[in-house]
Amino acid sequence: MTKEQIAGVLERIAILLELKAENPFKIRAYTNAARAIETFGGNVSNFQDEEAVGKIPGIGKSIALKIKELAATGSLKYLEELSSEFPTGIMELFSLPGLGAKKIKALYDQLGISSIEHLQKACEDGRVAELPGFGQTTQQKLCESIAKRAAHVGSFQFGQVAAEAETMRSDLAAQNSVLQVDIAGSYRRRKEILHDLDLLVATKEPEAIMKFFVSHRLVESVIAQGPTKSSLRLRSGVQCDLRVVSTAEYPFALAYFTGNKEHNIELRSRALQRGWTLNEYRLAPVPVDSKAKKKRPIRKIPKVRDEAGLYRAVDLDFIPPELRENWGEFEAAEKHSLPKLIEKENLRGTFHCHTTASDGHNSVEEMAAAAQELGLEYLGIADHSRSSIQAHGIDETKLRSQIATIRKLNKNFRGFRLFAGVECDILRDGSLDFSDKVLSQLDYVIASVHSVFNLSEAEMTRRVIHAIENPLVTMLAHPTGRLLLKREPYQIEIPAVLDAAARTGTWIELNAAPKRLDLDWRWWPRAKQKGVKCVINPDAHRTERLQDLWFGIGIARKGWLIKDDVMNCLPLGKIETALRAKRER
DNA sequence: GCCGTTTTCGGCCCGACTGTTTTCAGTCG
Repeated sequence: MTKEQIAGVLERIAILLELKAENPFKIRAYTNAARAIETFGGNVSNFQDEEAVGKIPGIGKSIALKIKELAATGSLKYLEELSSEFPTGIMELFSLPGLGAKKIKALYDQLGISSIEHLQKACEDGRVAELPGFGQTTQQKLCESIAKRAAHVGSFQFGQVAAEAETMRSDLAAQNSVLQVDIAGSYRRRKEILHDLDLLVATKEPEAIMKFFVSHRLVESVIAQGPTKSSLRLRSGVQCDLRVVSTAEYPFALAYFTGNKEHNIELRSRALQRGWTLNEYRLAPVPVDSKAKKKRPIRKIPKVRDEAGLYRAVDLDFIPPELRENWGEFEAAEKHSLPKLIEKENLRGTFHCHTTASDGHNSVEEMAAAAQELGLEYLGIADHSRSSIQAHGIDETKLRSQIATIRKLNKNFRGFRLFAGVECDILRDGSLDFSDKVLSQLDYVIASVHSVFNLSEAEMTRRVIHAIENPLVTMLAHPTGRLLLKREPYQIEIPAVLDAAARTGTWIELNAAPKRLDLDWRWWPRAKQKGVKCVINPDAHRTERLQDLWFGIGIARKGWLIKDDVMNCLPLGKIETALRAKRER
């Protein structure tokens, strides 16, 4: 049983306990435990080892026992008992905005509603509005959100909403009364999937700003509007919230709305340890009439002018937003060992892009010009190999002619160079789509899987490792093949692939296309630890998409990477040496 | 149910907005 499955079970228990109106702290204990299991980075080889599991922070005796039962038998009696108290369909009701456990329980207890279909019928009959705590408006809103459910699934790739987000930010920034503005939330943390946008503004004229916000041209509908907080739906379907605060409150609000939730909880408890209470507006002394009977030692509250000041107040180095996942950043910030994260300006070139020779939209010359315009010193051209029929993969003859073109173009560049490469398919058995004789004429080779995704984990792992054991393979592209929100990653054992990459010196791609962002940021700390090098590639099929590199930088930062971890931060001279060295290993 | 440099009992992050209320519960982030 995988840790994801175990976490899933714990989350399900939390939801069921919520439906039973159990002690909220007990519910949170299960939610916390689910997260603890999911993000635990250490070694738990055996979830039946009750003692080891119990040592994970957030997991105590009782939950450790349940995990043991799960790992041993594949099922859990406690969950089965809980589940039997409610019909299975009831879970989908949680996906409707405005419905939480209490209301769902009321609908179930009093009207027997246990699915969205039931609920729709009851709304249409007017039975929902008659329940205590419900009313005409609620019933109407439920009807609407059921109707809109399909259109607004509520999850977006970062790249799908980035343009709208930046437009909202710059249009707000252009307002005279706006003193500061940021896009906070998971956008600022550079998560690969977003559920909403959280804008934050400091101003002395909140009404005017709110008015401007809700009437912006990108607004589809207004969900809620108040003096300091409003929510709306943008044209793309993403929900966008704006909070308005004063300049003095801004650093607290910025930290608060950047999150994530677990990071905030930790930050607040650090404040509590110092005798302060932290909210989105300020640090304040814990009130004397607080329920806490025993006195905490109270330190003088320092002045906080920016986020760094807030972190300083609780004895931490400034934690970059991308790292705020409560994923080890507090320990590092305390020990002054946070990494100096990679920045966009550190990139000197990139390798994975396509041209009209296969399925790209621009010529080699156009791609080279666009790369130079971005300030890059080198660009690798890697069109698809012959087996990628769907991508008009090129054959040996076409490849040779492209190599000749690139060599010729290179004679005319100053301070810039093209590298001749190929994105070579890894065939079902792990062999490559071109012979070593052909591959050896190139400057570098990208290997990737584009077909037969449905192998078992063991077969897929063996297939990919076999490919990267070829010394001519420089790097492995999009290692899991996932398409965010569209296609699941294929089954592959990433730790084994990372071990093979470390052994063979193969670089692992961080594919910067917003639909991929593969390898996922959660793996990079482990890759780095094993000594595996990263290469950030846009997988660009047209000139404009070279700028997707920016999305890749966000993910690299989330993965704790610094410039020395990323091969294409090397300047031209050094990258040439590195490419040659890889083949000679 | 978890946790402890304040503790093995008694805490557990905190506030805005909405709708249904007439002072507040529920939801959300």
